[in-house]
Amino acid sequence: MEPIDVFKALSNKTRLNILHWLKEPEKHFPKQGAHLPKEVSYKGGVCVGDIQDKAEASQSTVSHYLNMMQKAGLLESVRYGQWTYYRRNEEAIRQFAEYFQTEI
Amino acid sequence: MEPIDVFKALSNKTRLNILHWLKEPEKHFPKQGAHLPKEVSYKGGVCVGDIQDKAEASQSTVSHYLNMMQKAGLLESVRYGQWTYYRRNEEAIRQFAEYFQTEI
DNA sequence: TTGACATATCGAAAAAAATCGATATATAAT
DNA sequence: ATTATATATCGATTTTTTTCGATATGTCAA
Repeated sequence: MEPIDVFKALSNKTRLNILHWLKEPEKHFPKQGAHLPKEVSYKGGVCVGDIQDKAEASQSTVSHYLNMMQKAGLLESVRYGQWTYYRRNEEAIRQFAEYFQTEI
Repeated sequence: MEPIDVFKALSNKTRLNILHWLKEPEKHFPKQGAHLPKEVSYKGGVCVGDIQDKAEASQSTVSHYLNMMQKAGLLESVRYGQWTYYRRNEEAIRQFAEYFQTEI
């Protein structure tokens, strides 16, 4: 986790929102596309299309956001068939918060 | 403290360095300009010129960096005569670390 | 009051990031 | 096989950030 990449990924309102929404997917994505049983899908994350619907940005922009957040270490993804599910990488985020507290 | 402004301020190697150096000014600015007795000057922070010497960037760039870090809430400044001393705003940083831990 | 110094601000040029539509790729359904 | 759907990638444009030198402002010393 490169601190600068993490900070850059967090320097945008929409990306910050996405990270926030993914903290409680059931709450923020109630009408989640019914591709998979709820348990699987929430555990595994939220698919790009559903995230895109909430974030008001184009498909390519959202895809790019998610990719950069993943590269920064904030998110992880799983692919189920044609869908990619993104979820928070809680362990990495926790570690980064610790780094922040001690090093910044 | 606007989180996004803070994250932006932290999205740069030199600015991150400055914040780090100011954590232990005695260690990183041993040859501090002798304008003021050491106690006063370290307590009050480090002057722009000394920071500029370490950060390899132009005077205007460093001044701009410090200004944006202050606006973000990470630094505070005191003016003694013709010098401006910058130091960390520890209380704000602590608060922000807490925000990070609970909200991000 | 003039000259030297520290810092801030201005204005412009260069570099990087954001953003989109179009297209590619991969999977699924018919 | 063909078509539809989800996501990723490409290429181009716009916007933002970075960075500098020049200049302005404020302070101190002679």
